[in-house]
Amino acid sequence: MGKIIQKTSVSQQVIDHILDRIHQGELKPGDRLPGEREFAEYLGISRVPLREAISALSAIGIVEKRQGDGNFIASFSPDVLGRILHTYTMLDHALADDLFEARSLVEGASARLAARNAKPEDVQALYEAVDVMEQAVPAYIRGEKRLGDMLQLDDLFHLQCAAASHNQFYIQFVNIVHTAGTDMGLYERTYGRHPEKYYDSVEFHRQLVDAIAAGDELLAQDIMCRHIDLIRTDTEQEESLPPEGEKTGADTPA
Amino acid sequence: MGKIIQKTSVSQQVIDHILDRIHQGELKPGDRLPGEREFAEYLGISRVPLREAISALSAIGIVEKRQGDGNFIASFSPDVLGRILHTYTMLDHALADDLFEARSLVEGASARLAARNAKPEDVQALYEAVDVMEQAVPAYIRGEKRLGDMLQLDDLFHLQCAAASHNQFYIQFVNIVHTAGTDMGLYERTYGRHPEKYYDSVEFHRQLVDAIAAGDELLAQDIMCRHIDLIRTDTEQEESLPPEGEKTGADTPA
DNA sequence: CTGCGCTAATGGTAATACCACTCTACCATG
DNA sequence: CATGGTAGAGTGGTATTACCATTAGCGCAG
Repeated sequence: MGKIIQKTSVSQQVIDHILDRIHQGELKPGDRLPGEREFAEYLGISRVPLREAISALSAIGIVEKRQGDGNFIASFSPDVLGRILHTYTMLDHALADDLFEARSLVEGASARLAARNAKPEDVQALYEAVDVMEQAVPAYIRGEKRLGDMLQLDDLFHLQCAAASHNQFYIQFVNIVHTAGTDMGLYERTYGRHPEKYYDSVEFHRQLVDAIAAGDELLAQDIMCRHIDLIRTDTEQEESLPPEGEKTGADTPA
Repeated sequence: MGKIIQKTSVSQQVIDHILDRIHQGELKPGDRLPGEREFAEYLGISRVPLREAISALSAIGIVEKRQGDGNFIASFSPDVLGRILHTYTMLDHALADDLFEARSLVEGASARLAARNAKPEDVQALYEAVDVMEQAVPAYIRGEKRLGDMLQLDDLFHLQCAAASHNQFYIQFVNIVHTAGTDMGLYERTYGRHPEKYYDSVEFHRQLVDAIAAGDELLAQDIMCRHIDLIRTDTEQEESLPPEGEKTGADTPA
């Protein structure tokens, strides 16, 4: 028997087993796993380690648990990576400076690559994203839109820009830095107090898409970097100021 | 009231609870969690969801389980991120091209930033890493070293280079691309068949550290990018060839 | 002082029962 | 016939209990 000591726990074996089946192509996103009772019996184990394995896979976004329905192979939602990394950055005292540096680098490169690899439908989607945001800005200033909505629209544009690069790693990285930045609450103060700054953002976005559509790699990279640097400057300026009386919303404290 | 219906499961609440305590600084790496029985009783729940929560946190590298000893807050080992990403790349059919593109970008930038931020002790550590590897190459060619050892030494250098940038995100990203690349087995074939290529690597490394020590940002970036591009070229060349008869190492079957 | 072995604490599994949710199909109602 | 409510079955979620496997630590014999 080859089994040397082999102290792999059952739950870990189940994890490996499922991952293997995914790698082998036997399990694809959207597929449903057998019911826990049935699955446990099939594997010759109890429900506990099986559920622990599923819980672990769920934590890394591989499996989606739906009570009353079943367990399913998740269709890749890279948010989890950002969240995990965010947790780590909390432990490692990552600074906002680090984040902006990384954003400038990663997004600048993704913009450059997008200019090289973007397909017509990518460009069209980007223009639409810009239009949507452009129309949303006045509504936001009039108070018809929430700050969260605006941040989401901005995120969407940057993520679509990364998607246009067609590089899986860039897409991941952009997602990570965005999730981390949002979780840190970096952008709320700036854009919460100075909604008009969104006009600048939209202008940057449009010029960026123009550069991407034209295939001008260096220009696209340059615009993106200047865009992010501006956000950095604004944010740092806000950070250095004393906090406003209250939050951005509409509260009337006693 | 934003709360729709939304009832979070107990295990998820436990996960959030532990993460919160980490964010609050109540739990630090190395700290020991209470025994599962005691902890469950304290939280007013059973062991099952508690263990599921711990299993999930273990999957993302936050908690380390040690049978017979206890559960501990793990001291950040970013391998998990790379592994998770690797699993995703399997699902998304990420190409090796994407990886090298990302490596060139991320590591080039980290080299550049290292040239800006490296402290004397960083430079010294880098030179030492180069020396160690330089001495290891002849030993490897003589068969006194394993391929795995060499790959590890190479990894070590690149990670230390990232560490010299003093940007947590770069450190993470470099770690991710390296782990993913290693897991894909990209480098084994090239350096397994052509050990002499390590001489080139060492030369690149030394020039790179010189540039970092001199604070020449652009030169450092340029060297790193050329270094990685060379690896890419060699690897792609190998990939296009038919696989060799047997494994790379030194085995004498039967 | 050294080393063996016991013991207690801890994580790991198993088995069972029951709760909570979701979907579906059936049935009563208009 | 169309509609809407309802009961059932299936599924994940939790609780409880008991026991196995491994580890750390301590005491005892050498």
